[in-house]
Parts: sequence; structure tokens; C-alpha cells
Amino acid sequence: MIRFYNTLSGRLEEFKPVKPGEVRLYTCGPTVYDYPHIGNYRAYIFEDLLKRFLLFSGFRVRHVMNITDLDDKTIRGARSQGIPLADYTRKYIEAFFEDIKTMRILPADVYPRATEHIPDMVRMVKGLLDKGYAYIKEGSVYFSIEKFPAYGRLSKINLDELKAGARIDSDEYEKESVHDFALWKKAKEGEPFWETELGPGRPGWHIECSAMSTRYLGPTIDIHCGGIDNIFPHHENEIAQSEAYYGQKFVNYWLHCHHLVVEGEKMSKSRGNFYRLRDLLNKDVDPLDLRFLLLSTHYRKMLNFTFDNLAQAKAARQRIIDFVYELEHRTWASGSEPQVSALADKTLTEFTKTLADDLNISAALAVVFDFIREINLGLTRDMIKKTEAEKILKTIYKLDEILAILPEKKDENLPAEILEKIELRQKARKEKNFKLADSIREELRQMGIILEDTKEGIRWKKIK
RNA sequence: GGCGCGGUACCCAAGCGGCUAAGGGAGAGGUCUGCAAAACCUCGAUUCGUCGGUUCGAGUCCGACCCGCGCCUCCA
Repeated sequence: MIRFYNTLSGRLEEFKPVKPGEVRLYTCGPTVYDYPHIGNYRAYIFEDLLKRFLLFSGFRVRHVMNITDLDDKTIRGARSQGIPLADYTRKYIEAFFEDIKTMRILPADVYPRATEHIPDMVRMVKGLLDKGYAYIKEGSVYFSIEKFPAYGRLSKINLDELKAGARIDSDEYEKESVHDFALWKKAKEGEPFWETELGPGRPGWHIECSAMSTRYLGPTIDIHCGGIDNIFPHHENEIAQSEAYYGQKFVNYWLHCHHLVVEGEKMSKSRGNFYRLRDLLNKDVDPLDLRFLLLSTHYRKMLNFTFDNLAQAKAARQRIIDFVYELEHRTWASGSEPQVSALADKTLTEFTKTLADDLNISAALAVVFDFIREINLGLTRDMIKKTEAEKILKTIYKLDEILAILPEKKDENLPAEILEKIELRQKARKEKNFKLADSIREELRQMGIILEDTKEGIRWKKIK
């Protein structure tokens, strides 16, 4: 049984997709006005874990992630540079696709862009007007919240109380009630607009997601993910629009990822603790170390990013890498040891079971490390035979289908000059010239190559 | 003001009423090694923010309080 914490009900629920064996997943994508920061990637990696787990469990997953290339921020950005919106957003869109690849995030099936779905949005807004959920004021269209009694159910927000906390309404448009939100914004001087049946203008931010999600996934979606900060008002508004328009349940399971903070404080440019993914990669951070760090804290818990935590994640990940390395480079005695095989099976079962419990990644990783310790113990006692060695490796790679933290098995070769140095050191060792041998070892270590002398000969590994 | 999250060893972190409180990192001692590295073994919280309560039994449920953080405005 798979259980997830559903924000809508506020408790753990058994997961049952609308259509057995198939999951329709919608995740809020990037707003392409800048390079995404590591907090964005925390959310994307949580979603990736979820998706990989579902795939691993045998579901077919239809995944849609929108790209917000039309909103206040992108418009402001394009205008400040005096270039067309599409030219402005293009480089961020390209960067996004590059980055999710380096972070090993599985691509979605569809990446709809707001600018390419204006007609879908217009159709929905028109429908909401026809059904009486929306009204026009001075050329703009607004959703009338009082027409939708279920409003506030997701965020548990009470509108009367909201009203009490006097807040400044930053929206420059006229509406009947403070909490009504714009579905369609009348064209403004210097802003891009579309000529439509609603008149010249552009869509409001919330309707973009409602239109694009239901366009590709149908009126009822199994799982909708996003950051915790999107619960109100964005997701609340999505529910209102979609359910008012389609007359049926919009989303069955709402999964929200908690924030990432840096050094215990909210990331912000003014505080100087703001990191884009690229800032870190330029500092020689291994993207997979970062992936491991972002992955290893439960998605509903606040994650504190520090460089110390990153170093800890790196060390933990290295333990797994070293384990795989050992298995791949040893020579094995033939024969078999059925107990070891059973342990591998048990590990896989336990791993899946812990993740099925609302993606309890910490418990899942504990299962992995328990397995590694057990096998390493067997290794020191020469209890692992060829048959098992293969099975163990297969198991680890199976686990990595979900974790995706093992390095690519590409450059297994070293440049000739380095190989020569290793040879030289071997010779020095043979002649008991340890001083020379140690200096070569140190020299290579500086270059990121670690040498290890084992019973079966010398081994090297790269360390970034 | 309203809504919500968290406080478990030096650090990260699981645990959702009942075996000796997972796992990782760092540390100490040991085995192996020319020395290292890796690996293995051993050690490490009589205790889970504080104080009360419920219970045969509580990090685990209830109440109060203290501390840290987030949201309520664009935001993953």
C-alpha cells in the first residue's frame, strides 16, 4: 500500500489513481525570469523522487510540468532589457533543460508554455463568465470568490480573518472584493497582449496552470505537486477555477514540498544567502552530491542548506560509490551463498516499503546503508562469491533507479601521463622508495585521483 | 492578528503508545597496510526543548510554557 500526505485532507491517505496503473501528475514548473535557485531544485528533486518511485512501483506516469513564460516578472524582465518577451525567456528555458539533466531529473512528458496556450485560457475564462463565476470590470475579468463556497479548503484559510489582517493590495486592477483574483488582465501600455474574444489583454497567473494542466491531463488529476508557498493563493485559486469550470474534482492528492533555508534563514538576495544552482556548480559542487543532499531530507520537512551539510552528504554518497567500486573491481571465487542473495531481496523489499510510506527517504537510505554494511562485512570475510556479487550490484543499481546518485560509468580511463606516474610509483614501492611513492600519491591526490593499494593490486578512483 | 512547521547524541536525521532510541557524517581506540586510503570491529543519547497530565506503559497522546522558522503580497 502506498500512502501520501494529502494537504487537502491534512492526513496520510492511501494512494489510488483514478485509472488503475496510471498516474496523472502535474508539477508546477519554473517561472523563467532568472536561473532557478537551489530551493526550486529541492522541489523538482522531491517531485523526481515521487515520479521515480511511482515508475519503480509499476505505474505508468503521465507527467506535465508547465513553464511560466508569461507573468509579471517575465514581463518586467523583458521590459527592463528592452527585448521581446520570448527573447528574454529563451535563455532561461534552455538553462532549465540543461540543469534538470545535470541534476538527473527525469523529463516530463509535456512542458506546456503559457504563451502557447492562450486560447485554452480564454476558453476557460469565457466559460467561467458564462457560468456566473466571473465578472468583467474595466476590461479585466475576475473570479468571484463568494460564488465558490469551497474556497479556502486547501489552505484552511478563513476569508473573514484574512480580511482582518489589514494587508495592502498590490494588485493594480479594480475588483469587487479584495480576494477576487484576476483571470484576464486588460492590456496595458508597454505590456504584451493578445487580441481575443475577451478583448486585448493577457491571462492571470492562476488560470495558466488550470488551463494547461487540464488540457493535457483531463479535468481530474491524480497528483498535483508544488512548493508549500503555492498552497495559498495559487493552488487554492486553481481549484476554484477548475472545479467551477468543469464541475468535478480537480485534484485527488495535493503533495507540497517544504522550503529550503540557508544557514537557518530564508534564502533571499538581500541577505546574501541566495544560491542559484549555477552558483554552486561554478564552485565545483558535484551536482549529484547536491542531489543527494536535497533528496535525503523528507519533503515535508524544512531543509537547511549549509556547506557543512553538503560535505556530509558528499561523504555519505561516497560511501555508496566506494561500495559499488569495490564490487566492480574485485575478482570473485565461484560458488554461491544463498543467504546473501536473500539479503539483497529483502533490501529491495524494505526499501520500497519505506518509500511507500509517504516517501520516507531517511528510512529508505538506512535500509541501503544497512545492506552495504552487511555486504562489506561479508567482503572482509571472503564470503561473497561470484553469483552474489552480480546480484548485489544489480540490487544497488536497481535502488539507484530511484536515487539516481551513482556516477556515470564513462571515463574509466586515465591519461597516459598519469598512468605512467602510477607505474613509476609502483616501481618505487617495489624498491621500497616510499618517499618517492608517497610524493607521487600526494601529487595525484591533489589532481583528484586517489590511489589505494590493495591485495589485488593498485586501484585508483576519481574524486571531484 | 490568523494559519502552519520544527526542537531526538558534536552535526544531519528516522521513529506515529510497548523488544537494549534506526541510519549517515565527524570523533576516539583497534584490525589490515611500508605508511596511507577503503573496509571491518569496539566506544559514543539511562535519554528525546521545559513543566504538568492521561496510561500498566509516552520522543510517540493531551495541556501550558520556552526557543527557532515559515506563510497570510510575486515566490518552489
